[in-house]
Amino acid sequence: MIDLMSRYDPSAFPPFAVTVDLVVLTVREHELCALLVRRGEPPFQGYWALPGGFVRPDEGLGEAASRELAEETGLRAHTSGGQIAVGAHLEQLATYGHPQRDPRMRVVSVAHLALAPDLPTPKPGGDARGARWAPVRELLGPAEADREPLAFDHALILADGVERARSKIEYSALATAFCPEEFTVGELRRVYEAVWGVALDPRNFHRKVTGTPGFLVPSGGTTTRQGGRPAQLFAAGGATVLNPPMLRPES
Amino acid sequence: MIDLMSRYDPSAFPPFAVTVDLVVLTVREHELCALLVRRGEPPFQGYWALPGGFVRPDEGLGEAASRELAEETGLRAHTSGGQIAVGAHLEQLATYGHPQRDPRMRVVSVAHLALAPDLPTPKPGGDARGARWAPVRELLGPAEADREPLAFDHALILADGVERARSKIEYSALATAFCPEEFTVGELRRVYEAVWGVALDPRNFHRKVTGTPGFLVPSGGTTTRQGGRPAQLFAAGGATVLNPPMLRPES
DNA sequence: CGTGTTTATCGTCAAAGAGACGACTATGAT
DNA sequence: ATCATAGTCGTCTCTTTGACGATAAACACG
Repeated sequence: MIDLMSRYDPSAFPPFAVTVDLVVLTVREHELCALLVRRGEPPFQGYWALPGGFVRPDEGLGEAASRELAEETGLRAHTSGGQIAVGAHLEQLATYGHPQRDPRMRVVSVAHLALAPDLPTPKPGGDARGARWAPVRELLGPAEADREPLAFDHALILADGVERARSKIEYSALATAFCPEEFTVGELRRVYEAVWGVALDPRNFHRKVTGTPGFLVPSGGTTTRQGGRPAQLFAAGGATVLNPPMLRPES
Repeated sequence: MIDLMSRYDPSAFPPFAVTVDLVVLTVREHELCALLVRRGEPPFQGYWALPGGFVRPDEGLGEAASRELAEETGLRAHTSGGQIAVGAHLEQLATYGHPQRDPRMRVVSVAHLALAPDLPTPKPGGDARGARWAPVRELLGPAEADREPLAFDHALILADGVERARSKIEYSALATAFCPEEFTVGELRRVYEAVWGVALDPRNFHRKVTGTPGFLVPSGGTTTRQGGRPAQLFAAGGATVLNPPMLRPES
């Protein structure tokens, strides 16, 4: 493979650069937030952008996304089962390859979606560039002309990622990826409320999630960290799909 | 852009080849079938493969997929509204970029999913290579060791495409993409039955689809082409999402 | 200590939807 | 004329949802 690469003939096929971009979402203070980094060089110098980078010659697309995620946030990604202390859900989102999306060259970007619990670090990083959690309401809510523009087509990628997250928590158990290892039903409900931007009835929500087999498993303890009556603590169960789904209200 | 491409420096980023591969599905004789082409050259010479090809330097990913679809089948693709006499639904599926997926070089393939009505031509083409509609039951049903292997990782791509189609007709009106412009409720039901591989109750199905606003619009006529009592003809309505969804039985 | 506030949890009721299935209709085949 | 086939309308029951009352267990305040 490496040998063949060195014999690569540029006239045989059009050369592309391939990158991964990450839509990293979390819930902070009742708000869905996305991770942005500030670009230090042209093009779009000084603009906020999604974290990402080139795919290396010997790594797969998921590996590249996982590596970028670890570099930016310290999160270990897992696509399904394997539990790690600080873990995030990671999945491929879509691929963006408009010929003029990068003015320098032909770049195809394989966007990935990561869902992470609220991180203790207020400004994630380790990187020299600035980084911040930006509420998606500020990034996507206002009319396109009024909001701060993101680099490249990252506003489109972000919008696709947010929509994927919003629809996926309907029929999968992925909302638990936004929660710490142990959480209460109320905390899970606030995740749904933040991602969807709606208010849910606490009683019906409680009935629904505790009645869905495999969604939640009681972990024994209780907590009072939200105030009020102590709530039972749960961990994510093995279920990945919710059947029947949790439907978004006001359809 | 073109100027910048000619100044491209191979040392600046790893060069990749980018292709599109197509999972083209249709329903023929109560069976979900996928379009395959026979490879005329190495690697995997003589194997059956998904249709596809290189993305050209000046075309987008969707454009490339649409062009390949037209070359292989004569279908004009439309991603949503625009009605064309012979049209198919086309959407991006996922991107496959394992470093060793092509022994010749590093290739990233952006797979697309196309859903088409049954075509009059038994063997589609125009291409010199052989082409056929293969029942997915034969391609994916048997144990992996027993079935005829497809080229590259195309069995994986096909499986992902089939699963996408199966789940997408649950909550969207996409099943109509498998039907001709005018169709009966029974014909639509047979599409669901073929894609899911189950039997559905004709009475409940009829109630469900005719009761979902915007799914079907009566087109006036009736037909008796299926035998039995004449059935009312419908065209696809404007609805794209089904709420509540059509649930797969036996979950 | 009592009272109010907050959050969690259980229960009830009506409406909507799904699954099972009976009954009737309109065509072609024999 | 009778049968087979496919389409369409209804009915009944069970499950699920959405709305909301009621109770429980903590903390904050006077």
